[in-house]
Amino acid sequence: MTSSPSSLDAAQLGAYFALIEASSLLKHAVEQQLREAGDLSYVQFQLLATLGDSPTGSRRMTDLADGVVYSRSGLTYQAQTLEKRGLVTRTPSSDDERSITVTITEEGRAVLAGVFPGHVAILGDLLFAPLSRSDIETLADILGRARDHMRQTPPRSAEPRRRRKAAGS
Amino acid sequence: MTSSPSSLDAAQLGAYFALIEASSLLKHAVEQQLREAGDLSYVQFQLLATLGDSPTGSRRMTDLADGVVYSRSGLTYQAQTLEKRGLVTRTPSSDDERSITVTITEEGRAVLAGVFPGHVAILGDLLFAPLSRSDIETLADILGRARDHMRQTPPRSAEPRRRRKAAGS
DNA sequence: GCCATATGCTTCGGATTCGAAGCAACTGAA
DNA sequence: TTCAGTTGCTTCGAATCCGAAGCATATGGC
Repeated sequence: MTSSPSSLDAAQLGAYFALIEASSLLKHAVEQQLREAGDLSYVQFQLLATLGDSPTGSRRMTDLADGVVYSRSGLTYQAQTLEKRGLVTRTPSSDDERSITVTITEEGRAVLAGVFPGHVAILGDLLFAPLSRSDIETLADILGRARDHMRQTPPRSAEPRRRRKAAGS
Repeated sequence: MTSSPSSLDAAQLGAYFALIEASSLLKHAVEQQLREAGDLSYVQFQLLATLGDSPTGSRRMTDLADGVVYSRSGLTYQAQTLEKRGLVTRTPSSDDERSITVTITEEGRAVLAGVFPGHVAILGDLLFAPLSRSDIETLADILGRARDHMRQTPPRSAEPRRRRKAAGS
């Protein structure tokens, strides 16, 4: 119907800015806490948390990358870093020779447990403090729907299409 | 009731994850569009947009950094990059010799204008499509409050300096 | 079997990022 | 004035990040 208007109304602009700013500010604060408490970057924390959340404590590289919205090469780098620190192990999968299974170690779980209380405290102070219980539920609902939609919407240019650069340079 | 429990309940966890994931996914998608449409990184876009939004088209370095949640050194780098491309100018302030005033150029505005429609389209497709008007307003309200709270809350322990802002001086 | 294609991960090169340290200009007080 | 402390920005070094290209395995069609 209303084919994409070329600008945003006040509410849309407000929602967009608030989303970006709030997530940036939060991430920034969390990053510092993680660095101090366990010398972890945010991505590393996300990886460990994802692994710790799995019943088996392990995941394939690709699934990890998708879960954390991270590039493959970047994940390789972080997985190697975490392995050097002994927080995860990486073993070739038995089914598929190409596939690598990443597993969190006991020490990885220990580090995770060490940073977690501070992490939760930051969230409480910064994100949840000014929000009511109902706000939080509403937020989870709305952003959850947005996230699900984005996850199932194919990236506009993700398809290996021929990029016709028909422009005079 | 901020008794800071050591773990999060389901709603909190959902809100937190949804916030992080949604902003990551959105940022990722927008980044690609900006790169293709105007060879801009997300930060560069934010800087140009901030400048373009100003009545005078200019801001001080520090204010830019605070607005975009960016480190000073990182901003210096990007400001130089943008200046090389002719999208902004940097001139010493007249009041304060230390201060640098960054101003968007006509070409900067042109690039911004070139990128904007696609940007808005992505937002519409990915973020706003699954949300109702009321959802969007609610989102702006809740996240706006969270952002304002975070902006006025000083970093927890990362305050090695005496920052006694004696009110009334 | 044999080849073309797809998939999973890594390597490589270059861009971006941050914190700490440094420099220069401002401020207030004695 | 002079000095100590503050503020604004840059430089430096190191870490992190991504996309493209590369390598190896897997899979389907013949």
